[in-house]
Amino acid sequence: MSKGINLKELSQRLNLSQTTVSRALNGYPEVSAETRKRVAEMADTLGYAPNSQARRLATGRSMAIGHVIPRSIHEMMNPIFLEFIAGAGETYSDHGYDMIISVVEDNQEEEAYRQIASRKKADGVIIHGPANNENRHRLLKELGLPFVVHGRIPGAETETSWVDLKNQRAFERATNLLLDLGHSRIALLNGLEHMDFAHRRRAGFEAALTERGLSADPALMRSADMTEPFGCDNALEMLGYADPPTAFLVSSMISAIGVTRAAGQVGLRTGKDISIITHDDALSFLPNSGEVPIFTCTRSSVRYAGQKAAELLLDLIANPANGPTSLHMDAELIIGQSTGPAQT
Amino acid sequence: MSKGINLKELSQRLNLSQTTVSRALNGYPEVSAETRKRVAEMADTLGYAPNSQARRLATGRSMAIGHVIPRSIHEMMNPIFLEFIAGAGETYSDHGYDMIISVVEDNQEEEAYRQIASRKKADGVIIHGPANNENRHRLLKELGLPFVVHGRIPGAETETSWVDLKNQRAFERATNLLLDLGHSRIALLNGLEHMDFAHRRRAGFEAALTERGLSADPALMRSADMTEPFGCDNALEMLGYADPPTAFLVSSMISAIGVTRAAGQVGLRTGKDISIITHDDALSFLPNSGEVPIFTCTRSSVRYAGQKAAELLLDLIANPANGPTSLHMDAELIIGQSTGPAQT
DNA sequence: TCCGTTATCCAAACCGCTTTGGATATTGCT
DNA sequence: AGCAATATCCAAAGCGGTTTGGATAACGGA
Repeated sequence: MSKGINLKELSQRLNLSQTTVSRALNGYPEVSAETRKRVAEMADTLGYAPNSQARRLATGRSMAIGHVIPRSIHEMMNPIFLEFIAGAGETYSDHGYDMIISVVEDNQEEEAYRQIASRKKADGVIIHGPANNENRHRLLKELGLPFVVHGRIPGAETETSWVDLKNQRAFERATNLLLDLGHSRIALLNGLEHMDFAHRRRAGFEAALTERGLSADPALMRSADMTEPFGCDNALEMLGYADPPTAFLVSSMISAIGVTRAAGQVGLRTGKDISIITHDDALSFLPNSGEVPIFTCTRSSVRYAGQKAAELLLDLIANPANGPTSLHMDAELIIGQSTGPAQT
Repeated sequence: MSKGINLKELSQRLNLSQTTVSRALNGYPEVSAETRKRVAEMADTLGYAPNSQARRLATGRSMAIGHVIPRSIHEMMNPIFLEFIAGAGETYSDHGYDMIISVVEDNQEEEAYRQIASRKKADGVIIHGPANNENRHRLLKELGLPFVVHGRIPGAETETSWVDLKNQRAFERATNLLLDLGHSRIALLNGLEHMDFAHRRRAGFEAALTERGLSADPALMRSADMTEPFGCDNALEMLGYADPPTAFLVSSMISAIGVTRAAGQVGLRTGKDISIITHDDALSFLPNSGEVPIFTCTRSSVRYAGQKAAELLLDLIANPANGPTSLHMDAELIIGQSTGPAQT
């Protein structure tokens, strides 16, 4: 059973005031080295640990970061979200912060933020999955709640702090690689395009095509939650065309796996008869590494993004005066087994 | 900007004592209906919300549930873990609880629990991924921290609360199905067997074989983190045997996908030349549904498990006197496209 | 030796809410 | 009418820390 010793008892045992004990433990200078040592030892042997609620109340800081995720979070986001969370969580615990996650009804997201602010549940929040018509940042600004965006809010790049990768550039490079390999019928299996990242990826895809005087064929572009069947079903359909694509650019490993399944079903060899480039978030349960990875990919660790976003946020909380900062990461373009020259 | 109105100010505006206002808002009977209404309205228009830290300090309950996850959480658990968390999170927010997640250094797990207890960070915790030599439940008992296990702790089934599925039975049934289809060379691609769930699944697999006078071939059993390459690589190797397996029993959809990839590479048709049964946690980004699912599987929603585990825990916290309870769920055995009679 | 510093430590206020122990006004009964 | 029971409401005491505003003692320089 936890004895539950508190500051008062501890100070009595030491014949000291609560003030002194508190200061000794928190490293304030107005306490002698000897006393500090005595306090530390007694605290240790008695197993004293400050009650976090009390401390939070007294200091006014909740020492927690909130993440609110809508109940029906879009499917594809799931594993990516977790990986991000894991990264952010590491940073938090390194800095003594708690991570609190609120899973809320879809229409309750705003209310959740309001509660976090009014009940002082967290000192800041992270915005996940910014969309095209985003307004969470306005709400948070109004609430005076510091925040960092994972991704970018179109039109608010300079007034918000964010961590994002260069989605457009990544997909532009990937498309160029496919074009260089001689592919001209390239399919795009993208995430939901009202999400900012997907929107940018498509822009990159189209830009590369336009650059070469080509234009994207609407029949070869699909957009949805990036599940495995999404990849398989659409690839099957497209491969049945009279003029089928010879390459696929896919926004997620999960869907890319679906594409390979489709290819297998119709007897096409991935990397030979058909090429695939996927974005790789470096999810730990879906490794795509080794000398020659399974998939040629644009890769960027979302876990790292989580760490960095958390760092930016904690920094923002510690120095509210600092203006917004952001981290704009490049994705690596890595050659794997899933690409090869177009068959003619 | 959040005005940050508090109880004191609210009560002054109403010409009432804090006591009365507090009681009115919290539904205590010693306040007239009229007053209660007046208070509610004023609170609403002024946007009053109680400071959660203060409330927690005063009530002594932190209204939060802790989940501590080691930094290097085994790969396969990742997506499953998130789905569980999502389920639990729904229950928490329905009951006004917060979910706090601590991502800690592997050797800091015990310390994390101690801190949760001593600093009163949470009213209870969930134990994830119980292993064979488990002792977290002892620590938590010693700390007086209520908990529920996701899975079972061998030897502590009656003294702890837990939510688990009948892993052994599920895999025994799956194996029997394969045997009924005429397969006799069956491979088992399992999770890490020091994890309780994997241990039980293997037991079920072996029991079914033994029942028919067969015995498991060690060359056909593998155990590791359930990644996609784990499935592919091992399947490739086994399919190269002189006496290759004709069926695979796999502990995770992710690895099962790897097996199909391997099959494709060596020109075998899944469901015809080779059969696969996988366990399906019903992950949202890996749907295996439809009239005829891709994979024949043993299915059990881990999200549901999360909801239920959370319910048990909140119940345990509310009624500490109640003894341990548990939920032992059956997995469904669902026929999909990945199984067929053994080719002779 | 005297006095302004400096080093240590403490009493008490405060953070914002809940809850105990009344006080006061009504109501119900005899 | 007289009195116990009931309905309402309040002052004040926590909850367990942090922090302000001194008080006291030891120190250092003229």
